[in-house]
Amino acid sequence: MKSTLRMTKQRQVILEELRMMHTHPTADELYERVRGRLPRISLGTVYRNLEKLAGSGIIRRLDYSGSQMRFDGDLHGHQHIRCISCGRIEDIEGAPEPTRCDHELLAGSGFRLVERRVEYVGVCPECDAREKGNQSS
Amino acid sequence: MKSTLRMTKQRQVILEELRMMHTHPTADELYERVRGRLPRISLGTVYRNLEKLAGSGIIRRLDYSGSQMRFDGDLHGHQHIRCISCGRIEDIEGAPEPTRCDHELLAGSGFRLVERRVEYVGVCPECDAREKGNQSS
DNA sequence: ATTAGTATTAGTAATCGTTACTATTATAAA
DNA sequence: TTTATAATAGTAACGATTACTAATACTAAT
Repeated sequence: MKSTLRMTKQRQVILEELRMMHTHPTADELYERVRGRLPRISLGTVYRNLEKLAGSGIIRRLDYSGSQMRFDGDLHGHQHIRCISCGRIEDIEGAPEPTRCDHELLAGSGFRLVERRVEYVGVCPECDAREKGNQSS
Repeated sequence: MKSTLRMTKQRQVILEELRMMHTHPTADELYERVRGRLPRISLGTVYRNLEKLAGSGIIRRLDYSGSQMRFDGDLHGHQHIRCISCGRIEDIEGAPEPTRCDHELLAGSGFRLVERRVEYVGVCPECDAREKGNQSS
């Protein structure tokens, strides 16, 4: 009944590479990296394993807004900030202060709250500099 | 140089229908509704207009996590909660209390903060009831 | 070790939401 | 009106993700 999670070569390499990357890669970014070690791996295998590993709580899926899914092999408590210009996601150490009025806000909705997700959106230093350079006015 | 925003029949109907819906519809949900009044309208027209209207600040684009984009014709200050099970988005009246430590959290990152976005995720009453009914244990 | 059962794989096709293209039409200003 | 150009319908293209299938490779039990 319970399906065992087999540790295949592919799964192991995917997990190792994700854990050493620290850049919250997309599936195909990770695919490119893993291909350096397993040239015959397929993109579908990467997707399937990321889904499995996320479902098992071994890695974290970052399904924030934006087009592509990203993944994080670092499970320690931290937040993220996403660059609105280039899409990169960086770590923010620490947890956002719980908001006192969240409870009251949700009281009337009837929803059972599962998660209060804070997404910081900004412009990374590199994009900020580039945009200031290209300013025409 | 400045492109004028022409008020076409299609744009007007899209805007009217969005404003009366209150369900934060996806593009194709709105498309189905609008077709009741303009049977020959194309899905591309709906997408193009939603983008234009959102860009002009006339409506609001809800690009939260999840597969599809959603839109909101109600610009008054409020928050949203998304059902993790069925995907529907409902309104939460009021604004989340600004978090005092956001500033300190971001200080070291070098990012220029543009937006601090709070996304509530939960289970709506209907899905909650259904899931409790189907519980096998 | 050998076997057997089945999770997993590579490769490819299909799907889904969204965007781009193009010739035609409709709008708003002169 | 006339004119310039947004905007349209229809369709094709796109990119990210998922589904399919026959072949392979884990793992546990013999």
